[in-house]
Amino acid sequence: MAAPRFRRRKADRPAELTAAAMNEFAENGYDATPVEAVARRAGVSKGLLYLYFKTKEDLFKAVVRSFVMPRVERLVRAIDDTELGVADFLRGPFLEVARELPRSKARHLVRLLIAEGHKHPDLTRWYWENVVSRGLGALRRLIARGVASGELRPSALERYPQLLVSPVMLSVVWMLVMQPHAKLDTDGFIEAHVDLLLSALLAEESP
Amino acid sequence: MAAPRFRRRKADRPAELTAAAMNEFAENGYDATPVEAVARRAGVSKGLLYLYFKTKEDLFKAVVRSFVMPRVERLVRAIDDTELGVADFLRGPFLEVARELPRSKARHLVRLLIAEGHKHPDLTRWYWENVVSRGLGALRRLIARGVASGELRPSALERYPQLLVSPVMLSVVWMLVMQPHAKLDTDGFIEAHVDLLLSALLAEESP
DNA sequence: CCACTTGCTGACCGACCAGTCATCAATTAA
DNA sequence: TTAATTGATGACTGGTCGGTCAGCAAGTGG
Repeated sequence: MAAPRFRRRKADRPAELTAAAMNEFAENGYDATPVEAVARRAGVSKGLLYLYFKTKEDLFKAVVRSFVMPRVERLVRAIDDTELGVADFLRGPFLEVARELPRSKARHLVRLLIAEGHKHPDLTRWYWENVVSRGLGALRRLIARGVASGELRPSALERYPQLLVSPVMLSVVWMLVMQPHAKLDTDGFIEAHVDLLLSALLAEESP
Repeated sequence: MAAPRFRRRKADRPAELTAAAMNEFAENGYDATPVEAVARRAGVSKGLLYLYFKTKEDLFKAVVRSFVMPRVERLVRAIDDTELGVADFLRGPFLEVARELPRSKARHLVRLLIAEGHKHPDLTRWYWENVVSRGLGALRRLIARGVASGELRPSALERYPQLLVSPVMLSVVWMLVMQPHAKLDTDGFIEAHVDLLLSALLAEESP
């Protein structure tokens, strides 16, 4: 009967703690979140958290890694495995992901990286190597394929795949900062950007 | 002779303090900067700072206002007073400002707004009304002029003047987060974006 | 049922910091 | 020269928080 005051669950704790931390950090930011709040949210004491993570910074890194990693995998694979032409892929699956990001909880991670990144160089380096670099690399391959097949004309897009991503970045920042005061239809905005880009870059419109 | 231990300089203090705060906040962020560090940098005591600013947040707001206001004025006037056609303005003065921002100290203000904005709704509201809204408004007028004169064809750019700004946003964030690990030629990137946009939107290339 | 291991707790410590205030000294007016 | 004013100081307070650790109790093996 007497419910035990706690239960040993060594295996699940780390994931529970990073999940709790993700939520807490997203709501209040890194500095402003006491470690104890994370522990409380995970239904656990502060001391326990320090059994699984050496420092608060350590926890932060684990949050980023665990949240971001699977999403990147999926995206890169989607780009490399697609059977679609470039235009169809951009207007289809790419647009879908691009439109979802500014709404998703992940946008708060972007805030954290911008806000705290410069204090954690090894974290941003990891982020560069595992997220940005791989994502841009996949986009670059997609574009190269389009140029090789004659679907796209050669252009600066080959050098700057960021051209595809910049409206997503702006949308994320807009949602984080301006949204309470001024709405932006990020869906329409991002789609308009892709359309304009394609209209400048499609080699030939077939009738 | 004996140099006095301090001098009364009521008039200059606020500007000196906001300047010192701008630098300190840019280097370390808002939360991580003790008020005393700002005072020390301005060569005064902490107590004095509290004679001119009621709270630390108050100081923060003053920093943003004093730093941003004059620059917005200049930009909006440049757009509204130009004699140039849209394409020439975008490839000329606009490009110049757009390329400078990611390098300038102002990029750190962007970080502060992203990092701390959600905790200071009245500040972001002020920023919307005095910076973003006015800047986008001026761009919108520029575009409308171009469409009216037949230089540009009608397009989503009229609805989303943000299309012109998004690569600047991405460049700023890149400089803040990724620059130590991976260089981006933000000049070339932003110019490429403007070129692509114009090549999609110029009504007719005259020979 | 007992002894042993170990996941877990929560009180505690030291450091830091926003904001206050009693006091001082540069300046100004009398 | 002196008195009144006020710009400026810096020690202090109350509170917060990251990180520690001595001990407790849930599980485990005999």
